[in-house]
Amino acid sequence: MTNQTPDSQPDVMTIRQMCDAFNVTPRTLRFYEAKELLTPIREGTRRLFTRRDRARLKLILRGKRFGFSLEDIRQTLDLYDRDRSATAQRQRAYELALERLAVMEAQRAELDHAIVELRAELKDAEAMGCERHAA
Amino acid sequence: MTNQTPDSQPDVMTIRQMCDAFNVTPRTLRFYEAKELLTPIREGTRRLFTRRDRARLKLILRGKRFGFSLEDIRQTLDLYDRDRSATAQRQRAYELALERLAVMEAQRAELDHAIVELRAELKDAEAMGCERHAA
DNA sequence: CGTTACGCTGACGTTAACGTCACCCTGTCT
DNA sequence: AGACAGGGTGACGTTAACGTCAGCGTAACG
Repeated sequence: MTNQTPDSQPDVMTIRQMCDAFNVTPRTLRFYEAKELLTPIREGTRRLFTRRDRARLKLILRGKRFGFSLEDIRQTLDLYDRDRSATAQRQRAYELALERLAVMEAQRAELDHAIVELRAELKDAEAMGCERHAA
Repeated sequence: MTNQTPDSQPDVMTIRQMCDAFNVTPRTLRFYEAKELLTPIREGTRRLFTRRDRARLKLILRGKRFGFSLEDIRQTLDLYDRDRSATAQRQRAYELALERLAVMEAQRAELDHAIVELRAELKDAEAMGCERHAA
């Protein structure tokens, strides 16, 4: 028996497994730990990343793609900690998440608008000389 | 008669007018010029920002909000230059804009997904102790 | 038992996108 | 004439988010 769970995900992962799984470098993971975004456990000196770390990393990378800073992200990550009772920390995370949601919705509206505009611009460009070569 | 146009926008603007209009600093505008994102004309030594500069600045700031780098942005700005004929430059901008469009559409899809998730998470948080104080 | 692979810890380097500072010019109000 | 606002030019400082490198430990492999 290896340490597996119902969803066939190992219980903990080494730093390299994490890197391969999420396409990041070891440096990045250590950096996130230093910034208290991740808290892998230690087996002697080595890091072992838990399911929780992986869930958080996923959220971190997503947040980054939306332009949030690591600090922004860190402050809202606690919201996702199931099992945490309604502490002040969590209350704060809730407030921040509300703001963040507003930002994301505004961003989506603007993004929709920008996409429409860009499409129109591309169409115009095609009307002029610009044609797509076979992709 | 002051230099006004049908849409009541002055023909050119000073650096300060630009800063007030777009909420950026003079340093930012000079920086963008150095990076060849803007090309204000000179009245003696002073910069005068044209309608074109303003259109570009608007696109630049928007692009930034979507997480594109200034360099990314610079390379696609030419697409929006009306009056330019179908040069190689413009062709290149067209290609880049296509890629950029794809990125933006992917981003929107992911954003939609993230919004749904975050909303659910907030709802759960409310089900527990977290209540919104009167905003 | 040497060495190769993987991991850890500092510590310093790097890039993007400006901020800040010192210093200079110029128009203009009093 | 003096003072002051507004703009301009280097040049150096700053922050975020890592990259890179040197040096060390140790576990496994041939």
